[in-house]
Amino acid sequence: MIVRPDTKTRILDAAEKLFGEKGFDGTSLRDITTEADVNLAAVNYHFQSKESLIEAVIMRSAEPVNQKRIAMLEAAGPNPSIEQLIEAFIGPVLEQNFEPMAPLMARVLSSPEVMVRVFKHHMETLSRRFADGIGKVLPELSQVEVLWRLHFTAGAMAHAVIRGPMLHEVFGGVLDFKDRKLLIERLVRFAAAGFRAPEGH
Amino acid sequence: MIVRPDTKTRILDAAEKLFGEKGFDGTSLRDITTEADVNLAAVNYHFQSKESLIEAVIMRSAEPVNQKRIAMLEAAGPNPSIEQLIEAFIGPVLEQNFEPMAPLMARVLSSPEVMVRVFKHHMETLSRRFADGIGKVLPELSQVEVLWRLHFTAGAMAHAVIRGPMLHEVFGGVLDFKDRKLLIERLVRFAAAGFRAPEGH
DNA sequence: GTCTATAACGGGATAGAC
DNA sequence: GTCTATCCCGTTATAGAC
Repeated sequence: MIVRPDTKTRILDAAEKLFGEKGFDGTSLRDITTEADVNLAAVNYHFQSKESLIEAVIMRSAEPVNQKRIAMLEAAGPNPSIEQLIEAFIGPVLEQNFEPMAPLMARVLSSPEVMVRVFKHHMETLSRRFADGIGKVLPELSQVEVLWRLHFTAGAMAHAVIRGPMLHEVFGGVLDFKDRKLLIERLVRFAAAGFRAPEGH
Repeated sequence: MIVRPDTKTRILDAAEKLFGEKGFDGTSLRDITTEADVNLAAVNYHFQSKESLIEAVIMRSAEPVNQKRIAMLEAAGPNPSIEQLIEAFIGPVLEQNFEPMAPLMARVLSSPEVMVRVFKHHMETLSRRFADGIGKVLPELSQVEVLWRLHFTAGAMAHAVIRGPMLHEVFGGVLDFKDRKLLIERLVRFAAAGFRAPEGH
């Protein structure tokens, strides 16, 4: 028998559904609390604001993706190629069906304070682990350079995720972000070459 | 003698000032209309919403930067290096003092519809011109590949602009985004190597 | 501590008169 | 093009039920 989830979870579920369907601005807290069958004030009790609510929705959905990134990193073994490491870093993200979530992610990540929070919570360990792995493969690079290049890669990935639909539309289908395997291949190739570039003076 | 600018310009000026000082959420339309000495409804008459207002502010401030990008592209002459082209593409953006504007830009760019509009207006020609230039230097790459790599580069650049302050904070000053010359150098080196990578099958 | 009910306030948006 | 009046929504506060 199906148990009714608790209030907090019901709010999260309703928010995820409605934000995905009608967007952030298109969804009122009153919509969410009606759908979740809870009181309006419950949102502000469990989460502090509408902004924090969507942050929580994103955080929840990011968990399994990041677990997969770590799993792929470990599966690459002790002597991975730079391509394997980059694919572990970007593959699980780009494989997702991110179309409904992309605008929401973009919105959440647009607040610097939120970003710091998300980053601290989810990505600090992640980027350090990947930076370590890459540092071992490319020992001639300084740690700082590895970190910067990893973030260049993350930026290119985020751009593809968030702006993919837009690029597809603007360039009349020439840039097909829907073929994820090909997109991952392109980005891996680009970033791997970038990582292998010699460090300047 | 100084002429008083028209209503639309006064709103834009006031918005630019106040958004920069107090942020987007921290600035009410009533603040702006008071500062600009216009009626509240004038904002919605000239612009359609608060969101579109900041879009207009960003658009106005982006103009000179994009002119400089084109100027540098042309100054590189008929036989530029790939490094020169990339520097023309990213340099003028990264040289800016973007700290106060970064959160605002991030917010504007987080809406897909707005992004399409901004892109159509400002960046479509720009990215086609740069793609053409790069295509001539690297004729073995397909047009699609050049476009993707250009957007990977744009993503890395945007990431550095928007998340720079955050990375600086999270990594305890290790990633210094304030040394713009060095940052530009790093990104040029990374992207140039990425562009030179052979295209897969 | 968890949640509901309700009221009130500030701010973005809009319709319609001028 | 300008201005008033009004509406809706996010948010906060409060009181109280369980």
